[in-house]
Amino acid sequence: MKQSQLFTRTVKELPKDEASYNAQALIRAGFVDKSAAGVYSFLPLGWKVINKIKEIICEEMVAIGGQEINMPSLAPRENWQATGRWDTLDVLFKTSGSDEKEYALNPTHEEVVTPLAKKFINSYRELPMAVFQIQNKFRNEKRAKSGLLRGREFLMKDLYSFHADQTDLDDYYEKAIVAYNNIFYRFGLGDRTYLTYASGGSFAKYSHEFQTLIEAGEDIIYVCDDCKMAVNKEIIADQDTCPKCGRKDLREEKATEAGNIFKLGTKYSEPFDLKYQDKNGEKKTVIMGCYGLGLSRSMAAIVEVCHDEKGIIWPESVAPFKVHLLSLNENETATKVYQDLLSAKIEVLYDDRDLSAGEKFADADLIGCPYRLVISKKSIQAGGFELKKRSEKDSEIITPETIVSKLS
RNA sequence: CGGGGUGUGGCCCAGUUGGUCUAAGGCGUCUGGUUUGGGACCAGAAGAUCGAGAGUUCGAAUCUCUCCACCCCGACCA
Repeated sequence: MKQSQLFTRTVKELPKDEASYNAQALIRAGFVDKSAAGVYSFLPLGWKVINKIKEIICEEMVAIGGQEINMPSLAPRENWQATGRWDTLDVLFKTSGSDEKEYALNPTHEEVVTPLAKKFINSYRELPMAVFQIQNKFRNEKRAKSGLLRGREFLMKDLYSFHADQTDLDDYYEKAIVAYNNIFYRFGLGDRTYLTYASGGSFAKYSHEFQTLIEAGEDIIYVCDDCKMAVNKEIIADQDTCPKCGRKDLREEKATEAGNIFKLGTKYSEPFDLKYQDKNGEKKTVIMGCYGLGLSRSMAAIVEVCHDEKGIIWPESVAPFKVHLLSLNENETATKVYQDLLSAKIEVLYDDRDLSAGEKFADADLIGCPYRLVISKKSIQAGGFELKKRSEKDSEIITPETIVSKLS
């Protein structure tokens, strides 16, 4: 992508209506735009990051047998009345049409996926089954806050699993934990994301959250350094003791809930009468699990963690571009390098604009691509191009011949 | 939902004891020129129903009332 043609431009001043770092940085660098409290557009750079995040999540969900689908954002009122949540879930956005045509904007999809599964699951032979989707969720939060960390419309992955019995759900749940760990590791958040005991679903004592340690987080968790696990403050009775190993001196940390997994049991299969026939021809209620993971929230968490005073430092796995190529009045040479990198399928943002060097450097730091490649008189005199990692101080001069292999 | 704060060109803001405000400045944008290793400079230009509505007044960005939006703290958060 040539930066001269990029839809967005960076801005110098902090947006006055954002106090959280993630929103300030993402807006200044042109990744997102806010249209209302807790409601954001993803712009070309931001959407590229989301797509990287998507890809990682999809791979890991497919690896545990998830099949990707896409369910509607609108659900008829009856679905939500069937589970009683039409009246009890206060974050539910409801359309205000005529009485017989009311809909909810889905904040989660049990009320959609369960009747859907009923159409296809009949036999024990079809179990277990798992489907997932990535789409916008709507929650009418009393107070949206912290930029992309808590929005009213946000991107989430939700997977639902269907099982013949509790043991099978338990096994699958463990696999999901492994998949989630892989995902956060690949986001570059592995070392600061903890499997966390949280208040349970209806059939389990606990649910589990994946809490990422960030200063801006709204949750307080207690980390056990022996178990590499944590406990959410909301459930812990004795704040000094790990429920798993009994360790006493837990570390209090601020964190954000990037994922949450639940053993639903029959909470939703019962009201929708989701049953299967077992080997003996007996009808039994399907056991369910659900597994959520916020994409936009994860993106915000990454930004909260990966930055310095100049801007974002994207982990390579989710960076909008791998390389930011800066031409300092050497567009002829730079354009050739740009073409070479494109041919080698290296993702590159090419700053071909007619601007001062300082402005280009500042933009590159703000946008935060992992590698910065500078082509200038100075670099050419030194024997090639200057390559610098965003995360490091020092640069090296590399020769034109080695550039593609170096960045592949 | 309770408390606090803010609202002025695309962005950041000055101006708020009512009166050359016919709304200042910076950033950005456009035109021309000079520049080019850390947001460089000169000259010119476009761009604003001062959040909305009602009111007080000879006169309102400025005072009063109502509403709206956004931010922060708290409560809430399958």
